[in-house]
Parts: sequence; C-alpha cells; structure tokens
Amino acid sequence: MTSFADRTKRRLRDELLDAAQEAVVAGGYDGLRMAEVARRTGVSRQTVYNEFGDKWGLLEAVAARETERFLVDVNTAIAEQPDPIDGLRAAVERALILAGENPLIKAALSQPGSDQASQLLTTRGQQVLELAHLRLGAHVREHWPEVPAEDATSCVDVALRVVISHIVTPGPPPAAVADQLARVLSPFLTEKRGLAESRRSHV
Amino acid sequence: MTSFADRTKRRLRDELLDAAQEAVVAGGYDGLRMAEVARRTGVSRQTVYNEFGDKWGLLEAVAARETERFLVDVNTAIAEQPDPIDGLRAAVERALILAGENPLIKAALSQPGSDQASQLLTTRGQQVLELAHLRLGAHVREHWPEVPAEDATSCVDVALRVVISHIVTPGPPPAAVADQLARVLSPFLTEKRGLAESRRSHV
DNA sequence: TCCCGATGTCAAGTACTCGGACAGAGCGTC
DNA sequence: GACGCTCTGTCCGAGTACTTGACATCGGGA
Repeated sequence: MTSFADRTKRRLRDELLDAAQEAVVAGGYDGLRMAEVARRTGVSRQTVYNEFGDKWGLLEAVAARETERFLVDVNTAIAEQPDPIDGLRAAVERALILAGENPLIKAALSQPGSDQASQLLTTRGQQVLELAHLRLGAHVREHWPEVPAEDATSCVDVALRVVISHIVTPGPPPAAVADQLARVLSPFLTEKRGLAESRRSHV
Repeated sequence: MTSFADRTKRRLRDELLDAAQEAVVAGGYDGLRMAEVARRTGVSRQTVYNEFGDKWGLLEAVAARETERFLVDVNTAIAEQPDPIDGLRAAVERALILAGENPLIKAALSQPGSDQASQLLTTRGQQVLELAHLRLGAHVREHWPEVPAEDATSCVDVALRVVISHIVTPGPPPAAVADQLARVLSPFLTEKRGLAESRRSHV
C-alpha cells in the first residue's frame, strides 16, 4: 500500500496541474498566474513554488502530463493495426486529430505569450520524439522483425518530424497527411524488409 | 474554494472509515484492528488515534457515516410521496429493505463481538430517531400542516421504534410491515387532522 | 505462569505548509 | 522619466500534522 502522504502529494500535484492547465488554456502563458493557481487549489503560493520550482517548471509539468496522455492515445491507435504501415497511418492521423482538438496546443499556438508556449511545444516535441521512438520502434520490431532497427528508427524519425511540423503549422486534413506519409515511407520499409529477407535466405 | 488541507483531512477520514468499515463487515467488532486500519490506509497507528480517539470512536464514526447515507436514501423515498401516509409506508419499506441488504448491519447482528456492535446499533437508533424526526416531521408539517406538531411527533416516534425493532429482530417482509404500520397509524393521523380542521373552522 | 497480541498513551523528531515580507522586473500612466 | 502597480521568485519563522519508537496495560492461550 502506498502511504497516504504519497497519494496526497500526487493529488496535490495533479490538482495544481489542473488549475495551471485551465489557466493556460484560457489565457496562454501570460494568463498563467502562480498566485491564481495556488488560490484555485486552496494552497499557498509558496507550495506551488516548492512543487515546481518556478513558472517554467510548472508549465513544463503541465506539458509533460498532457504529452503522456497524448502518447497513450496515439499508442492505442497504433496497437490496433497489425501492419506497421497501417499503424503509421493510423498514428499520424490520430495524432493530428488529437492535436487539432487539444485546447492546450491551441492555446500554445494562438494565445499571447505564445513564444514561450511554442518553444515549449518544440521542447515537448523532442520528448515526444524520444518516447514515440521507443513505442513505435518496438511496434515495428515486433511485427516486422526483418526490418533493420536502424532503418525503422529513421522511418519513425522522419514521420514524427513531419507530424510535429503539421501540428505547428497546420496544412491538409489529418487523413491526407497520414496517407501521404504512408505512401512516401512504405516503399522504403518494404524495400528494406525485402533486402533483409533476401540477404537472410542467401546466407 | 476549500483549502487543499481541508479536503485532504476529509479524505483521510474517509479512507480510514472505509478501511474500518471493511474490517467490521469482514470480522465484526473483534475483527476491527486499529493497526490494520492504519496499515491499509498507509498511515501510522497514531494518526488513527488522533482522528478518532479510540476504537469505539472509530466504530461510532463508521456507524455515523453509514447512518447518514441510510437516511439520505430513506429520505428520497419519503420525498417521492406527497401523501404522508404513503410516505410513511414507503419510508418504512425502504428502511427495512436497506437494513436487510446492509453488510454493516448484518455484521453488527451476526459477527463476534456483536454485543458492542448491537449496542452501537441501539445508540445509532437514537440518532436515527432524532434525525428522522426532523426530516419526517418536516414532511408532515409541510403536507399536512393541519396535524398538530405534537401528534406528528408521536406518530413518527412510534413508527421509528417499530422499524428499529424490526431491523434488530427481523420478522415479516418489509412491505408487510410497512402496510401494517400505515394501517395502524393512518386513523390516528386522519383523526387528528379532522379534529384540527373542525376546531379551526369552529373558531 | 509466561508469552503474545492488542489497545491506548506519550514525547521527540520530521516534513510540509502557511503567512508575511522583501527585492526585482516589466508595464502602463501621468 | 518618475511613479505606481502587478507579478515573479526567495527567504524565514511559526504552526500543524504525521511518524517513530517506547511504554504500560489487559486478556487469552500454550
């Protein structure tokens, strides 16, 4: 059993993040007030600083939590597709749809103080990149073990960067982007797969 | 906004009560261990003592919370009936059904250490009596203002004592008891109402 | 009889929070 | 440009609640 104190600490953190996220959604980075977050949560301002260090730390924590949720959702989209190409398409589409609907991302891109927020989005992008590498990479390795790890990594990397770009600067609808990416990348994957297989059967 | 500390304190209390109630249901009064309640909640034994004083205090608190829930449920049953007699019948039946299903009451009546537990039930009975007086009394006053307050009180009192008796020593099915009580008491109420009205019209 | 488990009490230690105060930066107003 | 205002970030003393370990006590069972 986790101690009550531990659970309370986690809950405090969560509630602070809730309040902060709400504030960011409503008013962007500038609309995020430390004192307001504290007041809303029913806690002293100092406690917020104890928990997150400074305003930037708080914002990062908000983004980290949201990222985690984002990835969980995208992951299920991938898991539903046995074929990696389909998984790629599904993941891309899902990610773009989620991003389009996400109030936090909207706020980061449109609200005042968006310079900081979008910088955060970029930082987050790096994290998403790494985390998604792990997930997506595992998926490819599992279903297409014949594709060399390095090539799978390259492919995932390209896809992710394109997706993030589309999130920051929206373009065609999600499905179109997903199809495009799948179309562009699938030859690479299938070729690599074929090479690996022929090489293996040759030896 | 209530302070986070307040909410945490309430939550702690609630979780302690959850653990205690579970223990009582499983093993009766003797099965309730202070140390076990503390361990389950992830808190020190001392904290349990700080919160409830002693074992009896803890048990009382469990009973108080359950009583409150019980009354809320019964109250809605009353509120659905505009006619006090129907309300009486509905409340009695609901109370007996709830009591029959309630694991805590079952434990109090059957588990070892039931002497303390049933004593508690009696103590609780007093509280239920008082609280229910207020609620039921208000209901009667609202819908049959012509019935003297004193008579309404008497009526509610009799009904409650009979109900509690039926909980402690179960007899006929709830509906039968409810009908019986309604049949026995309704003449009293209607007569009192009639008297009050005629007296008023006379003056 | 002795041991064991449980209740209940106590004191000291620890961690966290609160409240208030302060300096500094940014921003609009006069 | 000086001023006032708001918000950030930091510091510290006081208060509060939880923890830990110890102890006395009581009742049941080997």
